[in-house]
Amino acid sequence: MDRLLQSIKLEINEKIYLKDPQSSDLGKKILEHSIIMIHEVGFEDFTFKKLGVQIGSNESSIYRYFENKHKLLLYLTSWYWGWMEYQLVFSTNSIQDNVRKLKKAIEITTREIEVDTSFLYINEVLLTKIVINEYSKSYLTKEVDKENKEGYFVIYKRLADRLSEMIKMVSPEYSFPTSLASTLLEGSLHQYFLRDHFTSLTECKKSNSVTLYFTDLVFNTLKIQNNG
Amino acid sequence: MDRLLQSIKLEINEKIYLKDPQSSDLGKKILEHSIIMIHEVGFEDFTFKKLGVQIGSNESSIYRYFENKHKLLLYLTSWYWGWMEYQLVFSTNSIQDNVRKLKKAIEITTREIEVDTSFLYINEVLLTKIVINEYSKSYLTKEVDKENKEGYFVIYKRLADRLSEMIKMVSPEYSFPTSLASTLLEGSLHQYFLRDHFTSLTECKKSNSVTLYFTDLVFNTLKIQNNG
DNA sequence: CATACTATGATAGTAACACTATTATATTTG
DNA sequence: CAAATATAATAGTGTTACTATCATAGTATG
Repeated sequence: MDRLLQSIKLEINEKIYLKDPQSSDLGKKILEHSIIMIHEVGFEDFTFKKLGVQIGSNESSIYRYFENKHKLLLYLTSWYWGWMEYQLVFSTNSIQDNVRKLKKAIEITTREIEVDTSFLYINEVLLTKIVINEYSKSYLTKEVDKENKEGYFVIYKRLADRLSEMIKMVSPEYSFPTSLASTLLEGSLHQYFLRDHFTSLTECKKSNSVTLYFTDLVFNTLKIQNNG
Repeated sequence: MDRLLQSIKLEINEKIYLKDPQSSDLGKKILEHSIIMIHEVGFEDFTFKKLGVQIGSNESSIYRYFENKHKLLLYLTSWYWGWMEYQLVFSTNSIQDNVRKLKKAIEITTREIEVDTSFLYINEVLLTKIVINEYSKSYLTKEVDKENKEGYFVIYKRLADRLSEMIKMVSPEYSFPTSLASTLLEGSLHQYFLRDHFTSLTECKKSNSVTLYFTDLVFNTLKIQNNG
């Protein structure tokens, strides 16, 4: 998959940025180092001024790409979900059997990301940690309805919808396919957070246990057999 | 339950506050109006200065009760979870049958709070909305491990543990009782958030549908019958 | 080759925020 | 009545989150 992804540019809603960061060297530097820096100091303490110092560039130049750090977070998380969606479609496309397809989908969306591979200026391991720690903050705001209308969350919603459709294919009679899909996406991030900070609140310790937990959960909820 | 609760004071970890807000008029005013104000403007735009103006008191006086607004949020959410724990214990205590007990527990922790009743200076309806919108922000920080060690999240953890124990009583062989409990608590808040802001991501629309969704989810996951 | 355009950098400035410190005043309690 | 305590008032500091303006370097175009 590595090479294929290198030639693909994920399309992010144009309203999120002022100038496409994937279109210039400075823009790519902003993406690369904002990921490193947000991971390091957390979103609250991250500022454009600090980022400017880090990349040897000016605060005002960064403002030409993103209105504020909230928009930058929206960009990074949109990128993450787009990347996730790509992996989902790529990995499940050829699977005919609906049950095996759903199983694969759960695996893709709940697995641990441990190696940074495909993209030059995006460290997927760190970005995943940012999504675990900061994604909620991108929508738990007073502007969420306005921003949702502007389409800032379309990629995430499309991903949830794809999962929901896969659930429906397996269990057309189940009443809560979309809720289950959103529980899966959100719950998976949460279990990883608990594993790192509240170990007493989860049994997920090993690298594949979040996947095992959710596979069991979904399959039992849909009352279908989980065979290999 | 109304009268019983009026005479009970929920105990919050003393390290969260500088001076017990439940011990004075000003303290109670701070609690009462911070709930109204955080609900109104959101946690990001909420400041002690604005709160001071609202309650006709001085910013510096509020600082004598809480170090900062983060601590105040920890206080309010701890109070919420303590209240939830109280309701859980109160409502399930007398139930002998483990399955019925668990069912009641799910009902208590996932139901919609629609009326403000028991406490004079705490509006439970607004507080619930604050928890839905802001609770994650209290732990998605760089200080979470330090604060967790200080015991700032004990009440929530105790509640999750109680749920986990109830799950174990029903299904001793199930491998993820605590993960399921934390998924229930966190997932329930999330479904309510989706209902209000991302309707396309949930089937939960009516007032009892979150409870129906999670009851079905938990009972199927534990492979037990859900009879009335 | 001149010039026009674009990207970036440098500098300055503002209002609000998140406090801390100090002093004054009002209220309660012994 | 004095002492202790709670609250209010005021001022001040460093940082944040920008906005505005001007300078400069590099590139494209005619």
